[in-house]
Amino acid sequence: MTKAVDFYARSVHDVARDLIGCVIRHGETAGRIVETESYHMEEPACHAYVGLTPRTRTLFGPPGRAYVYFSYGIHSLLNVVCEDEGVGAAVLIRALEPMDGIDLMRARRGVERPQELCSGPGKLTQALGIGLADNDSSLLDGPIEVLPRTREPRIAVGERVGISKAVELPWRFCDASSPHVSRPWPAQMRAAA
DNA sequence: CATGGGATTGACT
DNA sequence: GTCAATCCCATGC
Repeated sequence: MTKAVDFYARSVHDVARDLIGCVIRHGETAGRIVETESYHMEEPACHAYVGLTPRTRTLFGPPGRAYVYFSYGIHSLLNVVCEDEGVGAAVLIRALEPMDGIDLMRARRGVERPQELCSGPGKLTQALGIGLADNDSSLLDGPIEVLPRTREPRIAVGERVGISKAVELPWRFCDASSPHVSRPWPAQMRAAA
């Protein structure tokens, strides 16, 4: 059963934590969420920080929809819109553990190892075939489905990755026991620079 | 209309 | 660890 809108109409941080362990399905492909980050309009790393623009229209829209945007000219990144309409907040899906359609994922990604299929926000959209066409689509009855978790994961919390502003906020959530995260955990705390 | 930066990835030193 | 690819979009003239 797909989640109800009430699940998304809450604090974006609570949703980010509760999405760990849930399953994302798109067509033949599906994976278990093992890594998320939360973003909110009140902090500068969030796209909604600049206010309502054509790009951020989806972020300010009703909860329970997909916000997909194009980054670095190459990658589509998948977010889940949260909180009330008029509030710009979303959860970035950063990594999945592949479950269904793994051969199709391999064909789309051009790699074989399961750990390399969905271990990054740009990788998982490629593996699942999600693109800009899915922006603003409903997660309740649209092409992308979110299914409840089947067991309680052990969750680790840390600082977000790959941003230059508000880097100190502990808004990254991971399945602490999964080998499918986008970067080593918790060794990620060590500065890469 | 021109410009600059970015919630990344993968190839290379 | 360093760096380029590549394009959407926000901003400024």
